[in-house]
Amino acid sequence: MRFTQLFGRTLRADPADAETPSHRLLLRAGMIGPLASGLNSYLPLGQRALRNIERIIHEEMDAAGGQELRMPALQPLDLWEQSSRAQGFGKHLLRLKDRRDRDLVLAPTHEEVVTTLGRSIIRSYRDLPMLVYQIQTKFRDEARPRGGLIRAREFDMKDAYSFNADDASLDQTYQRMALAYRNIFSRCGLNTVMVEADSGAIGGKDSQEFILPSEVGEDTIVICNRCGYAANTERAEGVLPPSPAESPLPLEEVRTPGQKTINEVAGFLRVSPGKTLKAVFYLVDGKMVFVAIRGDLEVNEIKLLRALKAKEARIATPEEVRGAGLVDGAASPVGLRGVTVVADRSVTSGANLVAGANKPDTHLRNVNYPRDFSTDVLTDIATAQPGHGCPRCHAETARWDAGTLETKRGIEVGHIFKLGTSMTDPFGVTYLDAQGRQRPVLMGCFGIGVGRLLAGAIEANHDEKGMTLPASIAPYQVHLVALNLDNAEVAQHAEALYEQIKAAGLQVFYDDRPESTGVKFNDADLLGFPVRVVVSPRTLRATQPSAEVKARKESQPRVVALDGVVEAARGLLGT
RNA sequence: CGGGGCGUAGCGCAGUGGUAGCGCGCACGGUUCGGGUCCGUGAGGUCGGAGGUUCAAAUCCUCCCGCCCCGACCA
Repeated sequence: MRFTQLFGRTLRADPADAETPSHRLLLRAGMIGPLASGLNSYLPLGQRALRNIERIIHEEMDAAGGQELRMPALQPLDLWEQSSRAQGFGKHLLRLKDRRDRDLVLAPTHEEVVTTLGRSIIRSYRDLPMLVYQIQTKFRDEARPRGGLIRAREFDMKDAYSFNADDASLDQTYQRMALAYRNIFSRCGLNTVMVEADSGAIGGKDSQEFILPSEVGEDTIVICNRCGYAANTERAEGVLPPSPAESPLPLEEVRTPGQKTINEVAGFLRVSPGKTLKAVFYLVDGKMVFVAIRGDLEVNEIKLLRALKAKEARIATPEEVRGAGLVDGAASPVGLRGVTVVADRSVTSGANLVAGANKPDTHLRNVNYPRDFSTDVLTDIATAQPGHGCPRCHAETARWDAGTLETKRGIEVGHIFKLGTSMTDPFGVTYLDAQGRQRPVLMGCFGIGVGRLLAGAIEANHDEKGMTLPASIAPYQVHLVALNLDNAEVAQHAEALYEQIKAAGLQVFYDDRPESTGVKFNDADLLGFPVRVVVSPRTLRATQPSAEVKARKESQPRVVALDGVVEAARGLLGT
């Protein structure tokens, strides 16, 4: 490819409205063309990088036994009502009507379609297991697209689906996919961590995310500094430091005029927030729930939902709280009746806590569980925080702080799920086993955001001058720069070299513009193709006509005779 | 959806009531040639949109639209 013929142009300055490094670089390099919020064109350079990523994905999916297919992006809304997910996706689901006024959706994912396909194809255990995948455009009407390709409304995803006869088979597929994912991400130059995750709206059981640690990521994960335990904060369990043993003291009522929040109450009574009991009210699937948790911890809504096997939770408004007969700001599980009480296990670990008294401006000292109150559900519903102990290390060593948790931000580039029968049940997908019994088919589903992966690769591979993408996904491998092109000799040798590198099977980008040295070098650094080859009057004047060959990540070029350039480039590319 | 910022030439920006400018880029001519050369000439704008105030609006008022960031939300 010649620079003079490229459909695209590099930008000298950073576009004003791009802040994340990948977004900035994608725009400056002319790899994407923004159309509207969350909608982008992939310009030729960006498209080539995506193709490279897709090639890697194809290779790994095929190696894992996947069969490629392709499903419609436009789907009847009915399908989504059958699976009961139309509501779950809510406003993210893009709806439209056809000319006959029938309701359609632009698919945010393809479980519904693949499941109905499975139903029409799978009859017998002999048809199992099966693994299919596609790379397809998805549509999600995101509340807030961001970061260029990091979160878009129209984006490409590789989605794979497995059909399995039993748990053992599903587990095997799941493990094989996890391995394929690790291969894909490492081939794209990413060091991802695999974390335990929540399966969210997709439903199902086991689920793990592949997270690329990055400041600009929107997910928070916790990692153990000792054993490598890693989990999404939605799911992470933290082990709390044991509280010093105290003998329970008698309950005591205290006046706390105007003190409502935990910090106010704790400050007023001169105790640490960890010695208080916080009350938070949620409307869970429309029902008022009293959530009790130690004052220094935060309620994790995902865990709360799981504990109650519920779908939707939100914090109740003060009016709703009062409407339920509860005392906003001084509520307490002590002496409470008629409301479901969910308590975090932390309430059992402390003694002599401060809690509300269910009377305005009044709190109780020395509240102890179970002496003073009971709960309907008692489990872990706290958000893990840095400094908490690692559950895995704890289980191993019995010491709460054998390993401690840290939090990190990250970009979710892949997600694998065991759906179990959550999709096959509503669609009635069954098979006959070897004994002729009808059994439900199990499913797994496995996604990778292709554009997000490119953005992630740039986040992980750039410096102050530009991108440093690995050769596996860079749009071109060799960037040939001719300096002083009106010098006939340079022009002639550069052309020859261009043809020669192409003929050698390397993907070469030739900067044949009549630009000054600085412009060309800066663009070469910006685009960041792995190997740069420079031809100039100076290199041609050497002992023998030569060119400079330099890796993007190195600072010192080497001078190589013209007929050795291909070999030197190959050496740097490691091919 | 809440909070914040911003919409003026392709990009980055200035312009607080008197009829629109700078830098870069672009075109042409010359010049220079190893890290965003220099000189000259030129093209390019319904100042996001609609309404209003005013003799006069990029500028003041109202409404709307769009983009970015934080939060909420998010396979």
